[in-house]
Amino acid sequence: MNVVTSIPTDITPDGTDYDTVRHVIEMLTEDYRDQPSLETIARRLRQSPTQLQKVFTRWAGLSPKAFLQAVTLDHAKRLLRQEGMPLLEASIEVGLSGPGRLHDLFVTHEAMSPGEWKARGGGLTIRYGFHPSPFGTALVMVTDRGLAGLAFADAGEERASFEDMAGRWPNATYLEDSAATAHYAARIFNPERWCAEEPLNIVLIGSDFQIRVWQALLNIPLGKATTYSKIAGDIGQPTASRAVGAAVGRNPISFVVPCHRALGKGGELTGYHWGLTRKRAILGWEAGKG
DNA sequence: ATCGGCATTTGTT
DNA sequence: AACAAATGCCGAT
Repeated sequence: MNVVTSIPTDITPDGTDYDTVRHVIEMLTEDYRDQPSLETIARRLRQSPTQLQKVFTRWAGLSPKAFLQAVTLDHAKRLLRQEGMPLLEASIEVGLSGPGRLHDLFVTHEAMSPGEWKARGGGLTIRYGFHPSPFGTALVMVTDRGLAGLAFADAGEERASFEDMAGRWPNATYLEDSAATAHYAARIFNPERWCAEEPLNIVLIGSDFQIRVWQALLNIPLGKATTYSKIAGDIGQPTASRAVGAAVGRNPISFVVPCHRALGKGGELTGYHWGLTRKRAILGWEAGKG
């Protein structure tokens, strides 16, 4: 399997900014006890505070101060507090495909059970490509029906990321084709290109349970969050919160299916398949878009 | 730190 | 194919 190693860096300036942001988040959460000041952090990164300031505002649309505030537990709790409508309408049936106002990046989704996938999947081709994103390198996977996978990788981890994704659909044929995936990446990570007129087509491939959970995630608007237990309740299995967590963790189209907006009941960021730091980064970034 | 709960996966017969 | 065991972005004690 050929995994490209050269990733273009000139599509979006955010691509390189993320590296800085990631380090800041890591420092902040690792030494949260002694609350390192912005100056301390800047010094440790061998950058001037002004430079850091610039990177943040460019990356998040948020001052460092506002950004820092956005990745705290407090903020997470605030996201949870806003009571929303149920995440899943009772009328939505498993496997039903349809349009909808899902996410703020509008998407239409099509669900495919493993059975359908198998029937069709043996001969199906998945085209993939690596692209810079505000959250590190993104691995985009598409079928002729639409976006099927979105993963992340820190520098040097592209291969592992690819294996992780490819392992989910072992029977597919994989073709490196970043020309085919580039416009997906460009659109997904640019809020200015999110519009209802041309929703993004995505293909959800998973068990009934997983698809119900992922549909619930799609209904969480930008700037809000929910909990695993609430999702469990909304899909009619109030005691299955842990199973919900597992399903959320298997979400193949991260970011687009906003699994980062699922938090623990107390607002903790419990976990993220592509790393907790990234979950914080995405939530912080979104705080600047709301 | 532990344990109940539950979908899925992985390892055994 | 059936079953047991392990695992995971939970949640409560």
